[in-house]
Amino acid sequence: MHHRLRKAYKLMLGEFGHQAWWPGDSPFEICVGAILTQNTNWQNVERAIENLREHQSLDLLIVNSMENDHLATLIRPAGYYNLKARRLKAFTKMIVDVYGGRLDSLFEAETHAVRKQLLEVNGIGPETADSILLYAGNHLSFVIDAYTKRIFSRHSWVSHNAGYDDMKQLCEQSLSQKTGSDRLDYWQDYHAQLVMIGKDFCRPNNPRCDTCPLQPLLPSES
DNA sequence: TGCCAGGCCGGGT
DNA sequence: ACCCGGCATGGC
Repeated sequence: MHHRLRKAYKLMLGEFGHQAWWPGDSPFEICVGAILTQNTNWQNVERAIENLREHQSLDLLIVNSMENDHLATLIRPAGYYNLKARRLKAFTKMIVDVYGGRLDSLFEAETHAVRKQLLEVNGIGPETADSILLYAGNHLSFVIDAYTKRIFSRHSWVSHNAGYDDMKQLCEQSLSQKTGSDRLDYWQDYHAQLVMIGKDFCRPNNPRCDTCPLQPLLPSES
């Protein structure tokens, strides 16, 4: 399995090139994006983040002190705006209450402890927590998303009913085989590559498996 | 036009 | 332990 995942990465890297993933200017911006992108197109998220930036509101303490309705108005393009306004503020409130408003302090603990802390926030589930850990906190915590599940399932790399933690463990064990200074980049880029595959080749009603770069790894071929 | 997007929560079985 | 409805916009 380790070998297959490594080979999959080489195929994806060759097709898409290294991804400048999660183009956030700050760790906080990445956290905001991680929450806003829940079940939502990234393009809509960018508009919401741009609204925040234009209103000088892309700041943890400012978001935390904002009225829910005002925040919801700014993030409207991201959808579920009332829900997500509450979730954003639940996150900033936790940082303020537990870490004195310093986001960096959140990431000082061990990965598992940070993850647990994140999961206690209402509105942050496994995927959002792992995204924040991996991309905002530079922690080695693999992200499982809908694309990952679809791709892995289609290639029979996991059983059809594997849960989030099953897949996360599988990926992390495989990716841990790689060591070196570029290990973090490898984990970050791996998820980015899977999203590229998912968007272009592995959508529910438009599989396009015939032209997928991972075609050589399909069960019938291996 | 309808379907879908980088989920999560709360309530019900 | 699963299963489901709700949440909402913008793009193709």
